[in-house]
Amino acid sequence: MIEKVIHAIAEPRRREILNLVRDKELTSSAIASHFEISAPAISQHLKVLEESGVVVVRRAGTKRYYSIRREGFSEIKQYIDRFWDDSLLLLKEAAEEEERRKNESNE
Amino acid sequence: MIEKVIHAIAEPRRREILNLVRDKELTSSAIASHFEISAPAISQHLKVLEESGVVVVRRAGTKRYYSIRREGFSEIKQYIDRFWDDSLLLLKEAAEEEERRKNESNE
DNA sequence: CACTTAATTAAGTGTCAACTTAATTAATGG
DNA sequence: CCATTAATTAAGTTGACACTTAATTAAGTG
Repeated sequence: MIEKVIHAIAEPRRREILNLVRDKELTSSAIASHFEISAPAISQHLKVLEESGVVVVRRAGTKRYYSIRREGFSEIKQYIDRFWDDSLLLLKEAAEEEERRKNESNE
Repeated sequence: MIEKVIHAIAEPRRREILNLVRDKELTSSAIASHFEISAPAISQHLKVLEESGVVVVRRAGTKRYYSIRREGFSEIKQYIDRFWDDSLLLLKEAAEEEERRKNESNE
């Protein structure tokens, strides 16, 4: 699913939508009112966000309330951390560099 | 810069490149040898990755060694954490839900 | 200096996805 | 059941971008 999540959050307008629904659920039209673009365009964005798992819908009558789904970010978080969080690897590299300098001075 | 980083890592082949240079630096051609696509295509990907700040180049003669630049992920990590890491907000939501149930039983 | 190696930039092509307007679905209220 | 409201799906257009091959830059090496 990480493929879909990255694709979903790569689009600037979709990230704005995520910011809007981060704290409170909003209807499709309430979201659309924050933008210049048409309601169908928003609807299409919401579909992408929902199918990637980063938002959920609650239906009530003719309205649909969108809100964030935090677990949807779990995989991408892990992915990013593989690159960022690697303090162990940094130490490993330092050790290797140390090793290299030793070897050089012996040659 | 988050805009550029997200765009950079959104592309599947660029993520594969990141995996390759995650642990050790590699030349452009060494990277290209892992793929079916042409060397210029790889070069273009590397440019995007570099300009977004997630990789760095070290030039040595005619060769260019690419390696990961971990700090490049700092902003995107923070961004993701704003959605994921919000355990406080989850508690807040639970409290609100509790509140809602109380109100309902009073009506 | 010509030749080779490593890589990039240039220029052009096809695909995809973010929009548009128009049409459709779905739930509710008189 | 018709009208209204909320939202989506459909169909078509446009621009971006991931490729391609060809040309260019740059750094050694005989």
